[in-house]
Amino acid sequence: MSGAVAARGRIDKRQAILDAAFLVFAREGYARAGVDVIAAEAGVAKATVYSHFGDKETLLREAIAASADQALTQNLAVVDRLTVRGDDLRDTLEDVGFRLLQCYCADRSWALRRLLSAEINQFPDLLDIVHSRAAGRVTEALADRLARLSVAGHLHTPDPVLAAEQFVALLTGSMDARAGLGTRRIPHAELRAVSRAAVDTFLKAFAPTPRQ
Amino acid sequence: MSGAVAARGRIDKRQAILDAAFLVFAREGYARAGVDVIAAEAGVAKATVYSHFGDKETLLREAIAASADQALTQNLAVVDRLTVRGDDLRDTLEDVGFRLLQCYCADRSWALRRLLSAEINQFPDLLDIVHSRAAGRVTEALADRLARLSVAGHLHTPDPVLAAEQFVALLTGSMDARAGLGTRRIPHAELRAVSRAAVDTFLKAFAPTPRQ
DNA sequence: GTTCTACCAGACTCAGAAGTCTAGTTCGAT
DNA sequence: ATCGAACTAGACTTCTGAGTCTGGTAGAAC
Repeated sequence: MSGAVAARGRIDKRQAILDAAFLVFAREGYARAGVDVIAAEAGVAKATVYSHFGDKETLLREAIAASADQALTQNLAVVDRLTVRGDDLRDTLEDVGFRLLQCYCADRSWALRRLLSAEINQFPDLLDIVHSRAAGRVTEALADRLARLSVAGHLHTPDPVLAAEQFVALLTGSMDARAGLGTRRIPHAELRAVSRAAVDTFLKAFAPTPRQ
Repeated sequence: MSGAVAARGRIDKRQAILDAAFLVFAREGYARAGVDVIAAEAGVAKATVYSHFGDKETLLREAIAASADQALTQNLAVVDRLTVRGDDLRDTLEDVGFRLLQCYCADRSWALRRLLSAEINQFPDLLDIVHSRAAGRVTEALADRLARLSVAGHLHTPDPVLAAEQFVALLTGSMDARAGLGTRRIPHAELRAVSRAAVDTFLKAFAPTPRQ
C-alpha cells in the first residue's frame, strides 16, 4: 500500500529535505521560503523537517554545505583531467575550460552563488562554509596542475596560483553578463567559444616558448 | 527651531528615501527590510514613503535604478581616462584598471550586485534595469577605447569587444573570492597588484608587436 | 504481540510586517 | 490670515510564516 514516494523506506528523508530546501531557498530566498513549502516539496511533514534540523537557519546552512560539497566534487573531477598526455596542450586546456564552464553554468551552481550573495549579510559564516568546501580548493587544485605542466616544460608560469586565478577569470569573467546571473540559458557552442578565447589569451601569456 | 535634519526644507525627501531604501534593502534583503525601518533611516514618516512610491516593490526598483545610474556614471568616468597620451600605455592601463577595481569594490557596488543576485528570481526585470544602465555599457565603452588604441597602432585587438571582456575579466575575476563578496576590505596595494597582473597578461596577449 | 522510533496531518500560538487611516503640524503661496 | 499640499506620529487591520503540540500510523527490533 505504500505510495511510490515512500517505497524507498525511511532512510534518506534527510537527503530529500536537503535537496528540497536548497531548491526552495534558491528559488524564493531565505526569508520568503516557507518551511511548510520545503516539507511539501520533499514529500515530508513539517514536523519531520524540524526533528531533523531543529530550525530554519540550520537547515539553510546544511543545505548550502551539501550543495557546495557536490559542486566541489564535480569541479575537482574536471580539474583532474588536466594532465600532460600525448595530445596537444591547447586541446586539453580547451576541454577542461569548457567543462569548468559547464560546472559554473549549471543551474545549481548559479543558484548556490545567488543564494550565497543574498544571505551573506545575515549569515556571514556561509562564506567559510562554501569557500572551505568549494571555491578556494578548485583554484588551488588548478594551480597544482599548472605547476606540474610548468615543471614539465609545457607552460611558463612563474606564479601558478596567479595563472590559475587568471585562467578561471578569463573563463568565467563574462558569464555573469552572458547568462543574466543564471536566468538565461547558454548554448554549448557559446561555452566552447568562450573557452577557446580564454585559452587563446592564456596561452599567449603563459606559453613556454615566446614564439608567435 | 527646525532640527538640523529638516533644515534643508521639504525638497529631496525623495532622494533621502531612495538612499535609505537602497541601504536597508542591501543590508537586510528585500523580504526582511521593513518599510518603517527605511522611513526611519531616511528621517521620514512611513506614510511619506508610500505617498512617494506607492508600494515596496516600486521602491525597490527605483532604488536599484538610481544606484545603477550612479555606478554607471563612475565607471564611465574611469573608462574615459583611457586615452593615448604621451605616457606609456602600460601605465595608463594599470591606472584605469586600478580605478575600475576601486569602482567594482566600492561598498555600494558590492551591495548592488548582491541585491541583484538575491532578488533576480522574484523580480526578473531588475536585470534589464541594471544591465541597460550599467554593466553592459561599461564593456561597450571600454571596447570603443580599445578599438581606438588598435587603430592608432598601440594595441592589436582583432575583436575589441572580446578584448574588453577579457580585460574586465582579468581585473574582476578573482575579486569575489578575495573580497568575500564584499565582506572583506581590500587594501589599495592589493588592488594595484591585481591590476598590474591583469595588465601584464593583457599586454602579453594584445600588444601590437609580438616581441619578447 | 509489544514496544520504540520515525513519521504524518493538521490545528494552534505568536510575532512581525505591509499597507491604511486619522488627527494634527509645518510651510509656501495668495 | 488663510488655504492647501506635504509631512508626521502612531494606532490599526490583516496576513503570513516560524515553531510547537496533539493524536494517530507504520515498520523494525525483540
